[in-house]
Amino acid sequence: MLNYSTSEENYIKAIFHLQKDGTVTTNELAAELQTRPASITDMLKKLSGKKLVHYQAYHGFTLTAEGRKVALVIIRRHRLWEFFLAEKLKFSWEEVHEVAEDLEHVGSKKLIDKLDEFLGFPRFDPHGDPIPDANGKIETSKQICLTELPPNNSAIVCYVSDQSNEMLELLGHKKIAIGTKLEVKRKFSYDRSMEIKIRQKSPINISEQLAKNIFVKYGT
Amino acid sequence: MLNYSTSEENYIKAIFHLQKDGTVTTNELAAELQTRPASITDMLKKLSGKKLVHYQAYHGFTLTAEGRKVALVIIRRHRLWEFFLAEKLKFSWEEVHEVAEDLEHVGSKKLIDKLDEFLGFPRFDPHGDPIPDANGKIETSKQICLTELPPNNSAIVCYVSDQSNEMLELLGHKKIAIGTKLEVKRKFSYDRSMEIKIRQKSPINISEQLAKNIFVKYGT
DNA sequence: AAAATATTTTAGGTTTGTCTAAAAATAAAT
DNA sequence: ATTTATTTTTAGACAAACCTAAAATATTTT
Repeated sequence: MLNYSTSEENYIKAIFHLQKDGTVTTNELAAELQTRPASITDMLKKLSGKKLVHYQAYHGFTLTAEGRKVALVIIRRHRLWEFFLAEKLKFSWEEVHEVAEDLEHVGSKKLIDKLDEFLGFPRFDPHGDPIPDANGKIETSKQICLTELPPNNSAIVCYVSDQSNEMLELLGHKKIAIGTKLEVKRKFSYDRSMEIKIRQKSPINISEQLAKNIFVKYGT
Repeated sequence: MLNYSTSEENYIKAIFHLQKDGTVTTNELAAELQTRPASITDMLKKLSGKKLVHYQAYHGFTLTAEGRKVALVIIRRHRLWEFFLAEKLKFSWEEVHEVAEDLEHVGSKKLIDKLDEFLGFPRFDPHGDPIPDANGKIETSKQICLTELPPNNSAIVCYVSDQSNEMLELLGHKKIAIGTKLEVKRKFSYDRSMEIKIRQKSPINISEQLAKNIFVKYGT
């Protein structure tokens, strides 16, 4: 059960992280994995054959239920190792990620479950990201207003309180929708407007009035 | 520094373990690594090119000084993880080896040195094998008489007390020399003779008188 | 010392995961 | 609605690490 190559695991994990807003495109994934679009297509066909992704040529892809389960196992491994490195081996927060990238591909389930127990079943890794439990259950952090999100934190849009046509038109123009992942870059005290970044796009400005009506959840 | 593939690392480690008595042959290594002789030749050429092994076609191979250094790093990683698994995660002795086989290929030096520190700089793994320190120094266990070696334990011949021609003739016939790795299979209480196994060869019988004059060290 | 046997190497092929360059499909701009 | 630009896929190659089958070399037996 659950026997995938390091490459396959990295693809699955990357799709999981990117698919927060809708389907993932070939170029997006290529950028994320530092590889070429042609390689993405190759691997996607393979993962599609294994029923881990829904894939329709030219139209992007998303994980299947099975693919999501696999992704959560890998994320569990990654975050437990990060916790271990920071908590037990006294690595700094910035250092843990890189080493965990390697450790996460060691597949023994028993190893991970025993590590989890040894660490006292932690629920968040050193970056504050939730750690899935042995059944793949993951803590969903509660939603907060976008105005409360501190700079340099990223979150996912989960609710919009004002659903007037004018509001939706503005959101559409700014390409913000339920599921969009964004990051606050700066806040301007003068008018309480903020600059946010969506994906690889260049930063855009949001008025306080708009931000007040957008609700987000922490998450990757 | 020190960036070898998992395969290369496994070859280096296996050669290190086998070369305890003289040069290693293609077939021996193929048996050890559960692979085909042709694959051994392929990889040996590669390792030879990287100056990790001395290799002369048709005449076996041994590690270079550099190769030995690499081997000790890998063995250090392996045994520290074994110690961690047994001591901290409460794995049983029989279980640790398999998981450590995977963990040993995670290359971060900092990870291993911090793990070493976290574990309190242990000097032996759960099987009693010595753990090389950060400089590659490895504890050599003290020598004992072959008669004191318990059944199913393996050791390496390190000294022969009686060096008469008759003794050496007998040792030559039985293919026992300094550096030979052997394992005690059975001990017969009737005449205190013992059955020992050398490498993949079929077991041979040793009289008490002979065993009394052979000294060995625990080791792999 | 020649023949028989065992070991090792070479030659050529496969799979995995990557690449480049060209073709096909989609999206954007006129 | 064409043309232009972008994105995605196909086609064909390559390196790593393995394989089988055949040839070359060593070793053992007669």
